Amino acid sequence: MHEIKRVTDGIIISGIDNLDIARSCACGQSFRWRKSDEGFFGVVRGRGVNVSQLGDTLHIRAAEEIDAAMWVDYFDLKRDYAAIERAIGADVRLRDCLPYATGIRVFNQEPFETLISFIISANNNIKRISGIIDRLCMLAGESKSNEYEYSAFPKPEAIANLSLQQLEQIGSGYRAPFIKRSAAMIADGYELERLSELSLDQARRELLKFPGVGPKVADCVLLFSLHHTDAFPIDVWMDRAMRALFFESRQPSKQELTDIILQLGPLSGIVQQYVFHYARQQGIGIK
DNA sequence: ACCCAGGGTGACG
DNA sequence: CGTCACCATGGG
Repeated sequence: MHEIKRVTDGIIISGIDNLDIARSCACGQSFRWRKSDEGFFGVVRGRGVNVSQLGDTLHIRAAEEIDAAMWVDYFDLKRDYAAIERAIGADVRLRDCLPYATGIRVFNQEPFETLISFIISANNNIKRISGIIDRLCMLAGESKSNEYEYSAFPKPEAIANLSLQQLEQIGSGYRAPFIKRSAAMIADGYELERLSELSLDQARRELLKFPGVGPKVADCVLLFSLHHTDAFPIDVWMDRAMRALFFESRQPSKQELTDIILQLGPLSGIVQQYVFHYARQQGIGIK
């Protein structure tokens, strides 16, 4: 189990098993971590921090007060990833993923930010998604400074109050009305957090009510921000990977796919992140 | 010029 | 219920 120490410029968490912070920040689950001089800089719940790793030790550094429990939760440090990786290694269909993905952790992100971010992600690529979100934060987020200058992710009202033209200007394209309308639903009082208490299917049906949210985006929001560790997002990379790993390169039926995911168990979503990263690193099935 | 990217919507069967 | 053209944008 990890240990937390407070130091003058932040906190140091030591004794962490199976963590590769660089891989976790860059694997496409979050779009707000940037390489810094030493480690990564990111903004979480309006707080900008620099995170660096040395062996089993994580140094979270920022000038302001740091909420240690929040970061333990964000980096999912209480979960036994060693056990998850053992299970992946024991599955002949999955074990090839490990060398490419070991050390990944699924971050527990803020629901509203995750919702808007993955609406933007539709039919888009990670680099461009990050740019759009950066500009969205600059445009409508509260600007802050500690030893860095940065902007928080905007509040729902702030995004709902942007014009479609402003949203298009930051490069969101045809997704602009989806972003605005979904933000307005949250601003009107919809409580996303409530969905973490519903069953996976119920929570999914709720998320599908948001414009710009289909099955894939819904599963991303559920997995990355609402503790539904059995949500299993399938994008073009996962589609290729699932065919290659489980179906001898043929296209499975929906039922066959559902059966496999169910077979992967209650942490299937975390396994998904390993497979996703493997697929992207490996360039699996690219013509 | 064409294809692709952490896909969704609306129309049509 | 399933299929499919269409959707902005930028990089390869």
